[in-house]
Formats: sequence, structure tokens, C-alpha cells
Amino acid sequence: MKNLISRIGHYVDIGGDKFNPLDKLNHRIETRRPGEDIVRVGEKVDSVFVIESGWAIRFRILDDGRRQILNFMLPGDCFDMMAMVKAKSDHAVSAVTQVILRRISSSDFLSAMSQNASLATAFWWVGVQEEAILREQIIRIGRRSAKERVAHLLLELNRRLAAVEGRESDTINLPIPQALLADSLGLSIVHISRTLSKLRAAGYISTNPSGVDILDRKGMAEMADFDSHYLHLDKLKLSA
Amino acid sequence: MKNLISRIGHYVDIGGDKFNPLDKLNHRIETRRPGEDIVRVGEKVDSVFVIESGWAIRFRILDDGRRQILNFMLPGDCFDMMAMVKAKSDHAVSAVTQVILRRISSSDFLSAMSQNASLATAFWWVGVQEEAILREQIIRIGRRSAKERVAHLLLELNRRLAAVEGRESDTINLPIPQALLADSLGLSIVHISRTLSKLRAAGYISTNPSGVDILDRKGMAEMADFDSHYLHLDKLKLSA
DNA sequence: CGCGGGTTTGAATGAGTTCAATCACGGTGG
DNA sequence: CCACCGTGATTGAACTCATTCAAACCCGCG
Repeated sequence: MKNLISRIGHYVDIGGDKFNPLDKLNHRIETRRPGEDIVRVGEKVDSVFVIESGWAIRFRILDDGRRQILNFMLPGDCFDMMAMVKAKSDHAVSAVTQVILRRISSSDFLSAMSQNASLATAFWWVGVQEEAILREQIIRIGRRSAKERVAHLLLELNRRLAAVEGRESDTINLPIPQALLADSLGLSIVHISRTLSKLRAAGYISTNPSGVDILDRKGMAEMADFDSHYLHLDKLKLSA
Repeated sequence: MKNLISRIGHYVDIGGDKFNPLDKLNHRIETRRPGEDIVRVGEKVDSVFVIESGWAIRFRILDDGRRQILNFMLPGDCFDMMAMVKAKSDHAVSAVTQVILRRISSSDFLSAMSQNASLATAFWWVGVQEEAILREQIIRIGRRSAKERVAHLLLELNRRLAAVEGRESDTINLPIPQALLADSLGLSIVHISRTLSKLRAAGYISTNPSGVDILDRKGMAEMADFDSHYLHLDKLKLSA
């Protein structure tokens, strides 16, 4: 929960450091191994989830096997807040790495929201941010070239991770195979590989087994037309 | 407001036919001509809008002129509910046709929501639906072919219009140039034209100056893998 | 009639895919 | 210690879908 608190703490003051209103919430800690489902398609969702650690994806698989990843869920992200109205999920969520997550029943969540205005505001912000990320994803895959898409996504992940970890870093720990980048960006695996090597050749990044290093953030951001503003991280006080 | 009521009325019973809780809300009716802005990029949004009549688009324009439409706003749609937290808009909204819209100040909106639970639920549903539409847009442009994209979008618009109008129809009144379909689907204008003629040749649709007629809904839905379920229109009682 | 916005068609080009082979690497078992 | 996997990354070559450029067309309107 620390992650979530550290994130929404940037937006709203949630009643002092020591006292965590979320702790009063009924919740259950669950874990998933890499590849395991968290929410299946068609499943009735009656809980809100918060990722404690690890990476997960929200995605949809078409009949012929094509897969589209809607977005990546990082530590501190929460999801299915919207689905609290007894709807069946139209997409699946599954763990990419080992994932620890917190499950809160929708009704508990709702009553907590209604009793604590600043908590509600904080989660509202999280929802605003999530919607912004979805919109940016549409623009990315709708109107950007492969090179721009990959660069843009890498920068987004970097910013989001920085927001969670509370510190700047040019190193992106990417615990995911290139296939996931492909299915997120609407490209083929092969082309992701080629595009990454172009980004390397251009001096924007270097890659290593555990992830990517950003060598020229400014140049890459300009090339990919990346503006971190949409993440609403403005007020983010990265710890000194 | 009739449109919105007719839509959310499907989900929740909003206190009887004659009595409309929304009417008590402070609101202002505004109109826009085709092409006029409704919300500009970077503008601080402090209102919630409801489209009364006409079509609008939410979109973003990249530096070099590329445009990506996030989604189409039809009568009964409302937007910027999320942005009630003094955020600057990261995308623009503008009228495609003549548009009449209702503007409600965020604070009025909020207090109405907190005083009327079923109203809040109704708008929550609208939010759920809007998010689902965004997700479907990602899948559409991420992993579908041009033919599938166009067919899928046409079917979605048809379903959404049916939900607003309260009746089935195989005729889609499309008051928009093909350029808008292109910018929505991440394709070129030329290719939209070619794709439409393929859909015609396949017997799925026929086109005329004012829009499109669906000739083979079932076949087209299957071809495009369209499942209207995601619109959460299940309970929609189309008037007999 | 001629203009202008939107649509259609053709031909050439290009970005990204597909297929297939190779490579790199870590683990496993002999 | 080494052969042998299996998974993921990379590279090449052929191919395809969609773009671009350009011309023609259509139609409502002044």
C-alpha cells in the first residue's frame, strides 16, 4: 500500500503520515505467479485491486489469437474501480512478473470513499490519470510511427516508475519480453526488435538483459513528442 | 437532457418520469457551429458537459498536423466528469455538426451527485461505458485490419445511436466526412474510401450521401468481431 | 458556369509483417 | 564439463497492407 499512498499522497494530503485510512479497509493480500490470471474475461468483478509489487497487464485476446494490451499496471496502480457496478469484465488482467496485490471489496471501498472526502479525491485522481493513460495509448498507436511509439512508451513507463519509486532514474527495469511491447503498441515482435536497434543506433537508449537505459531523454522526448504532463505528475515531489 | 435521461434511465430508475432531478441543476445551454471548439487544449475545465444534439469529437493534434480522434461524442454523451479536479485538458473537444450542449458547473454537479445516490450511480455507469468505449478503440486501432476497423466503428456508432434514439435502425446517419473516420481509425482518407468500397462490394453496407445502411449486420459483426456487449446496453429496452 | 469540399481511382512508394534461419543465454541432465 | 534444450532476440528476404501523390470525379452552390 506504500506505493499507492506515495502516489496519491502527491495529490492530496491523506491525514498525516502515521495514520493510514486505507489500513482500516478490509482487504486481502493475494499473489500471482508470472502469467497467472488476476481477472478473467466475463468474470463478475466485485473488488478493487491495488498492485503492491510486480507488473501486470490488462488485455484482450481476439478469436484468432491477436492480443492487444490496453495498458501496463505498475506498483501503486489500482483497477476495476469503475467496474463496481456488477459488470462483467470485457478484458482480462494477468500478472507478468510475480505480483502481490491487495483486494478490497467494492462495497467496503465505496463506503470508505463516501466517508473520507480526501480519500475519494485521491482515488478520483488515480482514475483521471488512468483515463489519461488510455487516451495517450490511443494517440500512440493511432497516429505515431513505430519508432515514436516505442520511444513514447518507454518514456511513459520511466515516468510512471519514477512516480512510484519516488526518485528519478534513467534506467528502466523492464521485466517483460519484447512480445509485450509488441502487443501493447500494435506491432510485431520482429519490428519491435528492429525499432529498438534503431533507437540504439540513434543514441537514444542502450539495452541490456534487465531493461533499458535512457541515454538522451530530451532528444528522445522531442522525437517522440512525449510530454509527461498528461500523467499529472506535476506536483510530484521526487524525494531529494 | 432527454437524451441523457433516456440513456441512463436504462440503468437506473431516476425518480419517476415527470420529475427530473437534473432540471434542478444550474446549467447553461450553449450552441456551437460545425468546427467550433468546445474545450481547447490546455484550458482549465470546471464544467461538465452534456451533448443535447449534434456530434462532437475529442481529439489531439500533433505538432506536424497528424490528428487522432479519441472518440465521437453523440447526443446524450457527457464528458469531463473526470476532469472536475481543476486539471488542464490534454485534448480538445470540438463540434462536428451544429451542437447544442448543456454546461453544468463542476461544483453543482458534484453536490447533486452526493445528494442523489441513484443519480450518482447513473453517471457512474456513463463513466463505465465511456471507459469501455476507449478500451475498445485501443483494440480496434491496435490489432484490427482496416476493414475490421471501419466495420467495427460503424457498428458501434449504430448501437450507440440506437441507444440514444431508443429504437433500432439499420441506417446510420453519418454527418461526418470520411476524414473523420480516418483520424479516428488511424488510417488515411484514401484508404477509408477504398475500405468502404470493399465493404460495399462484400454486401455488408451501402452508402449514400447522408450516411450508411447496414445490409448484413450479422455477417459484418462476425467479420469485425463486434460484440455490442461492451457498450453495456444489455438492459436497453428499445421501445417497441 | 465555375468554384470548392469531399470522394474515388490509379500508380508508385514505403512502413511494417511474415516466414525462416541464426544467435545468445541460462538451465538441465548425462 | 559438456551436450542439449527452450525461450527470447536478432537478421535477412519476400511480401502486404496501407500511404502518398496526383488526377479525375461528383455535386451542391453562388
